[in-house]
Parts: sequence; C-alpha cells; structure tokens
Amino acid sequence: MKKKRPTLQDVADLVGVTKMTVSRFIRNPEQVSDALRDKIQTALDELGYIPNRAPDILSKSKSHAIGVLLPSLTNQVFAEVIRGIEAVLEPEGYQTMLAHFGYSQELEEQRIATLLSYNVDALILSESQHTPKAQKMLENAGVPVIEIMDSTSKSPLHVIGIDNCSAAREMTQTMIDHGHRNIVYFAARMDERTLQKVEGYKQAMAANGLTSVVKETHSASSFTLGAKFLEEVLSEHPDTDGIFCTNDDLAIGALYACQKKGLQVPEQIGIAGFHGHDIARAMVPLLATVVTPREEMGRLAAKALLKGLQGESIKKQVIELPYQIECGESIKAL
Amino acid sequence: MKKKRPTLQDVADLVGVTKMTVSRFIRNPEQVSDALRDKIQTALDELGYIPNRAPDILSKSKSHAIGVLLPSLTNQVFAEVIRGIEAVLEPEGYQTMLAHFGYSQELEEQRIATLLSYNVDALILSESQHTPKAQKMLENAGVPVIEIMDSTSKSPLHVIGIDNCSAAREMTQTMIDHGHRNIVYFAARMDERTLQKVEGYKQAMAANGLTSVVKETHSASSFTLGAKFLEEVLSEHPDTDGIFCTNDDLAIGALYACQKKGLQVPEQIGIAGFHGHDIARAMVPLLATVVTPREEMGRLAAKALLKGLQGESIKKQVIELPYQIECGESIKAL
DNA sequence: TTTTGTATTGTTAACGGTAACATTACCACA
DNA sequence: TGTGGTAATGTTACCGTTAACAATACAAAA
Repeated sequence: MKKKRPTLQDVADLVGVTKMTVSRFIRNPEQVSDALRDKIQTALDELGYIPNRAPDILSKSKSHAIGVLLPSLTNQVFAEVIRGIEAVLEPEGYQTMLAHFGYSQELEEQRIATLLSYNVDALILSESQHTPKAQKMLENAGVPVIEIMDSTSKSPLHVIGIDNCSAAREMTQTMIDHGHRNIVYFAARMDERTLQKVEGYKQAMAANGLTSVVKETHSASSFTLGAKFLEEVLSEHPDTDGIFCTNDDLAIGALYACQKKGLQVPEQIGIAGFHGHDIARAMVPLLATVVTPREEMGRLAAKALLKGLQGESIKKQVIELPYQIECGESIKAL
Repeated sequence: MKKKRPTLQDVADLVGVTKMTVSRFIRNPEQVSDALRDKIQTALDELGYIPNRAPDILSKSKSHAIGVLLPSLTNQVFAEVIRGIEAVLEPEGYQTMLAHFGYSQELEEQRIATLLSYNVDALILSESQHTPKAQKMLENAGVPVIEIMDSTSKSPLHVIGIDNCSAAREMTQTMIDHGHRNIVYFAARMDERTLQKVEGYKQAMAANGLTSVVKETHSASSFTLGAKFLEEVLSEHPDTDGIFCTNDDLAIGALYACQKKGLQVPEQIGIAGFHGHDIARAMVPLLATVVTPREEMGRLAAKALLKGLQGESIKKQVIELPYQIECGESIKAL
C-alpha cells in the first residue's frame, strides 16, 4: 500500500528513456527533442513526480535552506525579524529553517547540530554566547554565519544589531526628563540583552542620583506578568511613579493593571516599553517605547548571508542599527 | 580556505579504522571495543565532526522532519498552534519545518513541493482547498497528512479543527442577547474560515430579524485596520451599537479607536473578537471573544501524525474541538 | 589440538539525482 | 561516398552514511 513516491527512474521507464533525459527536461526542456517533451511532461503529471533534493544535498552539500536560530518563536519580537529574513531569502529561492532554543545554551547547541545536519547553507544566530562544542561546529561547518540582535556582542561573527544598553539608558533618561523619579525596571528572561537593558537603566538612574529597583524573573514575559509585577511593586515601593519594561508585553500588562486599579497613567505613574510593537503604537494611551528595527535587522542579515553565499567572504563586521525613542502618552508630557 | 566539513571517513582515517566502526561508535558505543572508544571520541572532538543527515534521508527517505504549512507565521493565532505542534514533536526528536503561503493556493502548492522535496516525513496543512497539482503531490508523497483549523472542512484528509460558523453564530447571538442590535461584522483576509464566520454571523442576525452589515478587505487584519473600519462604520452606519470582529486584533484596534473618540464601550458600542489571545483576556475592558483551543489543536495534530509515522494508518476522521464564548466586559452586561 | 562461538571490525551496495564524458544518429558538405 | 559536425541521448561515477553480510581474531570447550 505504501507506494513510495515516484523517482526520475519511474518517469523514465514510463517514457522509455533514461532518467538523465528526464532530468534534462526538468531543468532545461530545450535540451530534449520535441518528440519527447510532451511524453515526458505527460509521464511526470501522470505519476505526480515530486522533486527530491536529498541527492543534490548529498552530492553538493547545498540544501538551499538557511537556518535561523531564535530564542523563541512565539515572541512577537522575533516574528518581525523572521518576516525581514524571509522577505529577502524567499525571492532568492532559499527556504528558511526556523528553530528555537528557549534561551538555553545547551538547547542551542543541539539546534545548531540539527540545522547543520540538514546541511543548511548558512546560519543566522541570535546569541553571542555558545557552548564550546557549538563554537567548534560553527567553525567546522564551513557555512556563513551571522549574528543578530546585539550590536555590542563580543562575538567573532559578523554582527547586526542594536545597542540595547544605550537604548535603555536613553529611554530611562527620557522618563526622568519628563518628571518621573522613582522608576522601577521590569525584567524577564534575564538573557544577555535584558541584562544590558538593565545596565543602561541603572546607568541613567545613577547619573541622576536616583535609586534603581529591578523586578526580575527568569520566566517569559507576558501581559499577566506585567500586571503581577505592578501589584507587587505598588506594595513594595508605594512611591513608584514610573515603570520601564524590558518589552511592550510587560508594559501593556502593567498599564492595564493600572487602569483596573484606577491609577492615572501617566499622571500618577509613567509606563514605557521596549520594541514598539503595533499595539503599543495603536493603544490608548499611546505607549512610550523604544522602537527597534527588527524587520530591517532580519533583512540586512539575510542580505549579508546572500553575499556570503555568492562567494564573497563575510568579513567580521559590526553593524549597529538605530533605534528610536517614542515618547507616547504613557509618560508625562514635558 | 573553504575546508569542507569533516566526514566519518576523515574521522576514521585519523583513528585508523573504517568509517563503519566510527558510525557504530556514534550510534551505539557498546559495539566498539574499549580500546577504540576513547580514540574515536577524541578524533570526533578534534575534527569537530557534525552528523550529516543527507545520506540517510536519501537512502531511507526519512528526514525526521515534519512540514507545517500555515497561511502566516506572524499571526499570533498560528504561533500558538506551532507551540502545540512542537510541544509534541520535539520530545520525539522531530524537527518542524515551517512554511507559510500568505493565503494563496499557488504559493501553497509551491510550499508543499518544497517541503516534500526535503523529504519531510509528514505534513500538517491548514487549508482544505488545494490546487489539483498539490493534491496529486499529496497523494503521491506517501506521507501522513493532516489538516487543522476547520472542522467543517470537506477535505478527504484527517481533520482537527473547530466549527467557525457555529462559533460566530453563538457569539453574535450572545451579543444580541446582551442587548446589542445593529451589529457590524469586521472581516479581513476573506479566507475560507473568515467566510464561515461571516456566515455564522449572518445566520444569527437573520434569526433575530436583524440586518447584517459586513466590512471586509482582502488585506491582513491589524490594530490599525480595526480602527479604520470603526471610523468608516460610524459614518456609514451611525446607529451601529455592536462590532464583531473576525479576530482580536481588529477588535482591539476598534476598541482603542472608540476610546480615542470617547465612545463608551460597551454602553454605546459593544465589541467582540475571536480567538481569545492573551491580551484580550488581560485588557481593560476585558474583551468579549471566542476562545479557540489553538495549542491543543496543534498538539492533537502532532500526536495523530506520530501515530501515522509509527505505522498506524491515519484514518479519515474529523475531530471537532470545543471553543468557548467569553463574554468579557466589552459587551453589555446582561 | 581442533572446533565452535562470539566479539569486533571490515566490505559491499544502495539511496536518487546530476556532472562529465561517451555514444549514437542524422544531416550537410566536400 | 565518406567526413565532420552537431543535436540528442546514454553511461558511469559520485556524494556520506548505514544495512546486510563477510571476515577475522581470540577464547572457551571438546
């Protein structure tokens, strides 16, 4: 019953030629005589031939697939990065193979091995820290690799990202400029980029002689976590008049919690997020946020890889993309 | 310079055995003598050997990868489906290959061909309509295929989904029960499932002697589209006192637009969404919505495929999952 | 010592395309 | 009639791993 799928040989047998002729017809019909063309096409249709990349991958070690390794697939932040990557790769005929590692280095190592075992032609990573084994694999794989998200990464790879620390510092300073004083930072995941944002926040607070307070958890950020943090902060630090969140989800969750409690935003408490998702820029009040060029980041990374695939060797290079501080309505007016 | 990656042969040469011995060591170290084990491991580490699945895929036509075909990757709805699928497949050692086709049948055909050309072991689809060529490929591929999202699909495949029509009908009826009368439907994309929801909405309106009004577009839904639709509806149908949206994004966008205009929700206008995203269930006011079991759907689909992969033939079967009408605060209290 | 068994390693072939080279057929032209 | 050229098709080998089978070595049993 499990009729296995037809091969070129099956098609060739049906027509009465060798599979080489069928192969030629598929890739370049001109090379085949008029008499055969129709017959071969008919046979292909009749058998429902499906191309098979495995032999080509085996003999040329080229899969025409690009591996993309992200911490999380469900996080909106990365959705936009993916969109950017695909916008560039797809027209070039490359398939994107997505994998995620849930912010764990060990899982990342496994995922790198998996993607490479499928002979991806190139890799896009989103962390600078890898296990030694992962590093060795990346070196040995002989494929272009690029890292995204963090322009301050110490990675030896070609890097495209933003300066999270300075972005957080600027946003914090903006909140301070707007009159907020007791600003608390809401963190989650505690990955490298979050730590950098915390650092930027602390720098700005210290520079203004203010005291830093960081709420943190290793679990994922969510609307409900933002709400939970807000409740806690209000009882632990009743004089809090500002919240800066490591991403928009937390900020929006916190904002809703304020609305439920009848707290005025921004009058009583200012709230800012990070990344500038659609919703942040549509909601009422407009959320103050750091708009990051996520799609652009993906697009540039993909373009760089394409160059690498066309032979140009990818030189170690750091491209820092600009972010944008959006004041919104959720922090006080100047 | 482009040192290509080490093969089993390279490792074997280094140790002074045949690649077969190395292959055995990798898959089952017990089969190799004590004396060799260390040597082989050392050689593997030294060369940074990366397994290569291509030969295996070629000879066994098994890639240990599952293809998942979705209309859109960035849509939150599918993010949860993916999470469910991976939650089941990953522990079993299967890699998920995601592809999206932007709601186009032609693109879907291409994506099916691509995924099959990589020898995916099974496929999860999310549409019931395919091009004839795509259908033929699916038949010939000889891999388990399952369809998700729509339990009323006429597809000949094994189907796991919900009844969109009845869900929309129920939600509309709920809004009517709560006192809303001039309810307008906000649609987007106009794919099969949206059409079914529109149908359900119309049924409920008709059953109550009310007039249906549908705002529609072929473009993607978004917060801004919801806001735009609301503006238009208010001028075209000033007596509108209810909005039912094909998904939460539109609903939230419409709700924000109401807040901006100072319209009272739900007193002056009731708003309901579809799918029950996190944010809908955290926001103020709580959004009335149809909560759909998206993660569960993915999980069940993956489980069914696993069974199919373990030899049990997948019998054509329709599994209808329950949805849940959540009244929220964005429609009037009873 | 010879036989038998077992543990370990080696050898061969196969998977399905395609590059590279070989062959065939047919026509034009000398 | 034979020669050369070209268009069309055929043949062979290869990519890296592993299943299946073969061979070897060495220890235990006869």
